[in-house]
Amino acid sequence: MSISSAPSRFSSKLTSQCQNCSLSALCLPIALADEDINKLDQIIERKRPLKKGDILFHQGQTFDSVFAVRSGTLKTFNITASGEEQITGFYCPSELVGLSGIDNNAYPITAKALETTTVCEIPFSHLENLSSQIPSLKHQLFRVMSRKISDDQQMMVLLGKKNADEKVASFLLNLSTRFKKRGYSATSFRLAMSRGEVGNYLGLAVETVSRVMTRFQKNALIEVDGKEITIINLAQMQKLVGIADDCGRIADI
Amino acid sequence: MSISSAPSRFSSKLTSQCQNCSLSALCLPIALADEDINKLDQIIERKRPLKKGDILFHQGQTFDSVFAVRSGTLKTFNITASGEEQITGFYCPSELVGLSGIDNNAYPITAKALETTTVCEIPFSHLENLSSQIPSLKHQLFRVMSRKISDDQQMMVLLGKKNADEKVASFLLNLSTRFKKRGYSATSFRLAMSRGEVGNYLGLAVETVSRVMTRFQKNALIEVDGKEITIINLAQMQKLVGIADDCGRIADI
DNA sequence: TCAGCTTCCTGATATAGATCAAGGTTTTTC
DNA sequence: GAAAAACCTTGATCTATATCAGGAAGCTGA
Repeated sequence: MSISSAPSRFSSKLTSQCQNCSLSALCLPIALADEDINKLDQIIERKRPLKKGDILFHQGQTFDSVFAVRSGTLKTFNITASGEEQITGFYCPSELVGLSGIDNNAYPITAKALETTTVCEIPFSHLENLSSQIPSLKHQLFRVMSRKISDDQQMMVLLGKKNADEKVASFLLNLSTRFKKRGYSATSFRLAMSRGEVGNYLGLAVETVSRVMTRFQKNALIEVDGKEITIINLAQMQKLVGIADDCGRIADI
Repeated sequence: MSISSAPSRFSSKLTSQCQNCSLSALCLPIALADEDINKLDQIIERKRPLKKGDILFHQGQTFDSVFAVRSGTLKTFNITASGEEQITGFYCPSELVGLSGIDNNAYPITAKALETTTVCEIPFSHLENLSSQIPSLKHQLFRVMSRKISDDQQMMVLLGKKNADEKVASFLLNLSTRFKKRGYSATSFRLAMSRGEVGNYLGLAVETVSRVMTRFQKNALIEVDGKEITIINLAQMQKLVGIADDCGRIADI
């Protein structure tokens, strides 16, 4: 099978199916019967890759689809009154982006590729119809949205209560967990985003992010080589973030 | 009709219906046909009032219902590793609380009454089933969850990028908007939460909240009398928050 | 009605992290 | 493959807001 060439950037269909997708166990198809995956498959459009810096959708643009990341990484952000960019999330493969657009029929944020990225486009009206026929799909959709709400609330705790060290440690561990879930190494990975983007997301200045990482390296918590990060002392990092240790108690550093 | 007395705090059914509820235009029933409102009505349980300080559900408790606030105010919070409370939201009449519990079948936060508060309990499994039969109910549910995601993202922008003045002004204007939507005054209202709770929510110290409010009063932006707040100079407050003025441009103070 | 909490306000001081500055490194572009 | 641009790091300084402290005002319950 070959990739068909297409006139417009976003109009080509790449030949691929949910059934064969290595992400299906993490993405929407989870818990769907084969025949139901087929139905889902039929409403999904595979897109040509986005290049670094390409925009998937713009803040204010009419909402009609949610997107599942297949490879690469996206960031979402909105532009504040003073014209600055505020990053609200990073999206890894199997994660769904665009759900916040349902309410007003317009995306309240912009989504931009941090590197070469491919996505599946899922027209929401079709997904909604399909979800009436397939209760487990509907449930999965509710779960995904619910999880997004929980995650965002954790992010509020981070922004409101944590200091710079805790923020950076939380960020790295969060990425670690997401990579691990996808079968990649939990301790060694490459950041798709710049220090500036990390800082923006965490409510810190670039310099602070840089300093904290350098200090973590000096203290042998992590090893940093440009964008390559290796977590050396996972237990200590978890302690820093306040994750309960294996005794069930809460670490107090 | 009379209110039946009941043995346990949460088991009584108060006689009331979505049809007669003044909040139905803001709550889930919006856009439902009369017969559908009836069906929704049948799965909803009205509860006896919560007293100030009563807990509606606990962090970690098994999830089975979402709740619509009918009167009063709730706060939701979670307890951080270091034992502090981090408030993640305040809930006014017609607002739905508990949606973040769907994902893991457990509430990730605690919900507590800030004053005497009544809620409608909506068992989620029933709601989910009903939503398959009533597409507009399903759509409304998606919308409510989507809006929650957008709102939380705005909150992240607030926590990550705004200074103390902007945070307090945003908070007051946000409340103002919510009161207005419910038919109350947009410029004069009573805070159900303490300064400490406001600070906790906004990522500020109590003292800072107090100082900012005092300064706003000195500058004739608002009038403060304990928990009673009157917004005097709405335009200036909006400018402070960075809301686009009527010319469509962005205010730059 | 008063004693004892809790909340609120205000001033003084401390500090985490921002900002400014500048040099080095990596990535992109042509 | 060289030049330009973007990004990263490190040090010095500044500042917004936290923290500490104490007193006033409101509630609460006997």
